[in-house]
Amino acid sequence: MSDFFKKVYEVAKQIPPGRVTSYGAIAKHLGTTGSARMVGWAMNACSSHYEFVPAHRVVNRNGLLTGKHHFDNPNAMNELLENEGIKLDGDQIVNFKECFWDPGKELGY
DNA sequence: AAGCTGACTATGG
DNA sequence: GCCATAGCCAGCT
Repeated sequence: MSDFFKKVYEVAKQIPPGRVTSYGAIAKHLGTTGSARMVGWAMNACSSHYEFVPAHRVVNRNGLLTGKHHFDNPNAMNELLENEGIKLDGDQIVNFKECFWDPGKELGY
């Protein structure tokens, strides 16, 4: 397990319920700005992590659930988010701006 | 071993 | 405001 993956999970697990963040925000927090894809890749490999990782709280910068198809059930992501009080319009987070949780701002740089 | 792919983002036309 | 391009870098074929 590389430190990068470990850090990604570290941050992801700190996302409060009912809040979401973006891949880029996490990447920036880790100091690997521009490598947002790697954050996504880490999420793809989150199943190999020994603990649960709330990958459903990580979306792209538009608040679009682009990663839903990587779950066992594509609807799982929507249901989990709505269950946490996040309003969705299809795969789009309606109140994305209000739900957004910035790791850099919340955890400090 | 070399090339392709991808849960992304920023920028320019 | 939408489409095309270009960086990003680990894993898979």
